[in-house]
Formats: sequence, C-alpha cells, structure tokens
Amino acid sequence: MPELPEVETVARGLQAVLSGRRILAVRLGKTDFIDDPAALEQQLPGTTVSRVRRFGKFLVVDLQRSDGAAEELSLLIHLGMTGQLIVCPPEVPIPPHTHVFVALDDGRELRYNDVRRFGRMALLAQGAHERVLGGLGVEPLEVSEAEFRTRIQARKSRIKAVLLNQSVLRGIGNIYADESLWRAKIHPEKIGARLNDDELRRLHRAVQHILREAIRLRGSSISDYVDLDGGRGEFQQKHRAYQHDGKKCYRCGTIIRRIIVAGRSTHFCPQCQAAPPKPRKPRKLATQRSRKRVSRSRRKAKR
DNA sequence: CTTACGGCCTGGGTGC
DNA sequence: TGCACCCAGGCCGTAA
Repeated sequence: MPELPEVETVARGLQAVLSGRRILAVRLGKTDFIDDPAALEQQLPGTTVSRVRRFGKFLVVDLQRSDGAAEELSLLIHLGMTGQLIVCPPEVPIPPHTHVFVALDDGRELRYNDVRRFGRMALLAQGAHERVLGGLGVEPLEVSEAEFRTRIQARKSRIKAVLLNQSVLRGIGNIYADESLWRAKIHPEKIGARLNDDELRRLHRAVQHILREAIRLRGSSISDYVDLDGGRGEFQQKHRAYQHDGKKCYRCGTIIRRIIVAGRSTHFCPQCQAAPPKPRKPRKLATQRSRKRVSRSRRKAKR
C-alpha cells in the first residue's frame, strides 16, 4: 500500500528518470480513474517534465509546455492501494491492468498499472492543483514537535483516526499509523486531545523515526507495492505491529491484537499500549450536558 | 463546526 | 471447478 515512504521512493525515482524528459505520446486503456482523459491525451504530449515531487501521498509531476505558454501544468497522481508506476523499454511485455502509457524522448516508456483502480490521475493547471492539495495537513517529516502537539490536541477523535486524517498530517496510512503507535506505546483508541505532553513527544519522534527508516528501506512491500524498477521495499521486515496479530510483541512477548478502529484494521500490543479508561456515562453529567445543548440551540435560534 | 459511520469503488484471495 | 464473500484506502453523504 503506497503511503508516504512508498510514494517518496517512487517520487525520487521519477525525478531521476523523468526530469528534463519530453513527453512524446500518451496512450490510455481504461480511464475511469482519470479526471479528464481527453485533456491528458491532448495536453501531455509536447510537454517537458521540470520536476517530480511528493505531496502527502500524491505525486506531482510539474510540466513545462512546449508552446512557451506561461501557464504551469501539473500531473497529479495518487496511487490508491494498488497503483504502480514503472519505467521500462516499450518492448517489455505489458502486464494486465496497465492503463496508461507515456512515451518519453529517451525511448523509454512510463507505465501506470492499477489492479483495483482506486488510484487517481488528473492534469491540472496551477490554481486547480493548489485547490486539491491545499486541503491537506502538514508534512509529518517537517512538522515541529510544537505544531504536532497543537494539531493532535485539537482533535477529539481516536488517535488512530487522527493519524489517518490527511487534513491533519499528510501521507500517513494504515501501516505507518500502527507502527508509530506501537513504537510510541500509545493505544490506538486513545483520544487525541487526551494525550499528555510526554505521549505527544514520543509519538512525534516515533512517526518521524518510522517514516525515515521506511524511506531508507524504500518502503513496505506487503502485496503490490514496487518501485520504479519493479523492486520491492524492505521495511515490511521491520514491522512490529502491522499484520502481526497472533504473533508475539517484539518488546514484551504479549500476543499482538487486531481490532477495527475508524473502520480500519488496527494492530497493537495490549500490554505495551495500555488501553485508555473506558468512557462512562455518569447520570449527573448527563443533565449538565443537556442543559448546555439547550442553551446552544437557543443561541442558534436567535441568529 | 467536529466526529462517527456506512457505503462505494474493484478484483484477488480464500474457503466451502 | 465454481462461486459467494471478505477486504484493502480514500472519500463522500448523512446523522448526531
């Protein structure tokens, strides 16, 4: 599953391979995952790649038009679950589910393959792509501990859901959420706003450590993920929680459990990651709360 | 406003 | 051999 480290690995590979390359032609298979397939076919040929970068889990291919038009174009690619980008000579056999072929001026071909087609692709002008990316949160690898703390503490949902929320931090998915929480020894169901300073400091460090290590090892290859050359990542060998349910915790030997949090499979050590106190519903507070609710709705009615 | 939840997209893998 | 069902991540609509 391509999350931040996998997308970063692909982005670095693409930058090395595509930067300065001119796009000669585009051929499409199925197009239901592309915003405007006709625009891709018509506008992409003749452009030159100025650079490739990662933004959260998005790949952004910045393009320069050959006609000298000032307007900046960017190709946005989200790999979804099973999206793969490969650069190879055009004579390499085409595997099933390959839907985009981009001919390059060095004779090679950039291909997009996506079994599930949960990925997305769009060719956008400057303003439009900023609108898409503008809603995303901060880069987990760049965020300071202070801002990390502020952002997490503002959230009343469970920390696992907060880490997955792309408008808080951009780029973390299921694998790295579970791995970070295991490393920081925080239960996935703990409420973000209830994390204390020490827990937030540990989590900030854990997230950055895990992501850096995962990038160093070129990501996690669970089932589909491969880099540009078709190579697998190595970080799955360092997983301590993700898909380890039924196995012993690397730290304490307790059996790792799997539960559903925020609709996602969540793996954690019930010993190292202590459960938060059960939320109770005391009767006395209930009256207070309903009174508050009344006054709030009255205030609304006045407007 | 925020949060929770269910459904949807798709097709490989699994179990009967 | 066939087939129903589960599941993955992101996103969106709806309800509270």
